[in-house]
Amino acid sequence: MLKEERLDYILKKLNADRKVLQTELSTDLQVSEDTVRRDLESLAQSGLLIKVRGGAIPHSPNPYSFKERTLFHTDDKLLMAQKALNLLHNGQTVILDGGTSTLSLVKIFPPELQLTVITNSVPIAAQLIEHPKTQVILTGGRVNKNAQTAGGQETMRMLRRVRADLCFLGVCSLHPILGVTGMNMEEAEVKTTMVECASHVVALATGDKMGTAEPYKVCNITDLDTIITDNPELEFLEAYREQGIKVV
Amino acid sequence: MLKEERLDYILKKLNADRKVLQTELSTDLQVSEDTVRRDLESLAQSGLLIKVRGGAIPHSPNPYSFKERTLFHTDDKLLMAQKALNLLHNGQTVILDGGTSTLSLVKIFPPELQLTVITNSVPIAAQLIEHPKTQVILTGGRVNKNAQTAGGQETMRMLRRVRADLCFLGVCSLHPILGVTGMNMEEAEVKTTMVECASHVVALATGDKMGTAEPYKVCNITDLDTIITDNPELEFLEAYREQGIKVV
DNA sequence: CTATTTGATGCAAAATTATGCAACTTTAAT
DNA sequence: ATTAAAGTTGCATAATTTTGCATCAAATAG
Repeated sequence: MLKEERLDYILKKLNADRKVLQTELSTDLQVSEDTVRRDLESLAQSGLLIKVRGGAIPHSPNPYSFKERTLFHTDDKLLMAQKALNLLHNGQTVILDGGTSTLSLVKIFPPELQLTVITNSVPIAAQLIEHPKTQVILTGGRVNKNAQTAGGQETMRMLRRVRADLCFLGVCSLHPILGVTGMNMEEAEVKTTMVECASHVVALATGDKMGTAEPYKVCNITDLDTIITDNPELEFLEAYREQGIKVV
Repeated sequence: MLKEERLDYILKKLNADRKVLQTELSTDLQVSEDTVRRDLESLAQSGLLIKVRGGAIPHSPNPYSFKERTLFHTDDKLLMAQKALNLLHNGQTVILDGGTSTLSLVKIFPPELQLTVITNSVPIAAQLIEHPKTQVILTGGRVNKNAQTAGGQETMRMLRRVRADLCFLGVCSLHPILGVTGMNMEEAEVKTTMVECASHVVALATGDKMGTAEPYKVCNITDLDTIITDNPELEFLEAYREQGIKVV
């Protein structure tokens, strides 16, 4: 095993677990703790982590760190991401909306998955740059710092030139009558365009988003084909199923 | 077996396995490890892979990869970034090319700096999302994983609608007669467009980029207004100064 | 305070790399 | 065709780097 592979493993693990232990790494990597220590030493030297007694923790201003990092991979998001993954197949063209749910999905893309992803999200693009087989098309425009997505006419113009197989929508509010709504007009418009440009629309929404509404309309409930949620057992989800939407 | 065949095999294997070992290649290719080493050496020279002890790893497209990351914030890059910072003033509209030099610049943006930044670089956009006062406009298009930038017609279309005060160009090769050149046609085209759309063009180039040339032309030397380099004392920089370019 | 864990240092074995060199092949010019 | 020059390749040898271990110092936990 190359030294670089070890360093890579350490950084990946650190990124996933938010900490690494020398003893653990030693068994994981099948090298002595001394070597692990020296590896951590060199990573710390390059400013990629902070060495602490017994292991290491991430260096706070990670160039790709987004504040949501900690909120990202919650169990429910991970569950939803795994359900979403089942809908994906090699060769598809997929529109990915911004947001933590879709970012969680991208993070668990298996390395062999070969897709064309159209997205307006900077963190999704950054994440997919690391993916060996997926092609990324970024829509242009002014970047909204809250959502970390591009928006505006440019984004919509680019989206409209696409015919996607799938669209994954990170949803803020979902209401059985009022449909999908958002808090920001520009974002809502972009989402609407995404819905229009995909054959199959999938909404990712945790239970707390259900039954709420916001000022700006994205699309009707009937425009959705599938809803992915963390708890598909909930009673009120029947309202969606009755309208012919698959809820998982 | 021809040398070219070996090089081809190495690159294919590297692409498939994400790493190559010298011992393995030596048996695979039926040549001595010395020859493999020399092959890797020449591939590394042309920037097609990164040679490490015991083998080689891909020229990492991913920012989490160490070898390149350590090359990021080197002292010379930091020095150049500080010089570049002197050219920036509140309220300006600035085009930022991709690359480690420009990324270093963005990393040291003081929090009060209030700019409009147009960029095709995913890492620069990600970095600036964290910046409180700078507005970011991302150009759209297919993302090149090596450069981590968007490219193609869309990017150029968006750039052409801009009138920027400044353009910072991360430069691969700079030659007193041949001008600025690059290794990739699409990237070169994008850079050309950037130069055309800015009133003042600044090239960031470390000393080792000087006097070299690549296949694809970006612009003439006379299109540059300023060159920022790590060592402005070097003798041959006079050639640029004689053409009226400010070299710092 | 003591026991235990972790860190630092020096060292030796193993692996990897660099270097010079000779044999051999290819290229170009006569 | 012959020759010279340049480039490749493999080998021997030396230098360097990496790794694991032993030992002792320092930090931490109970």
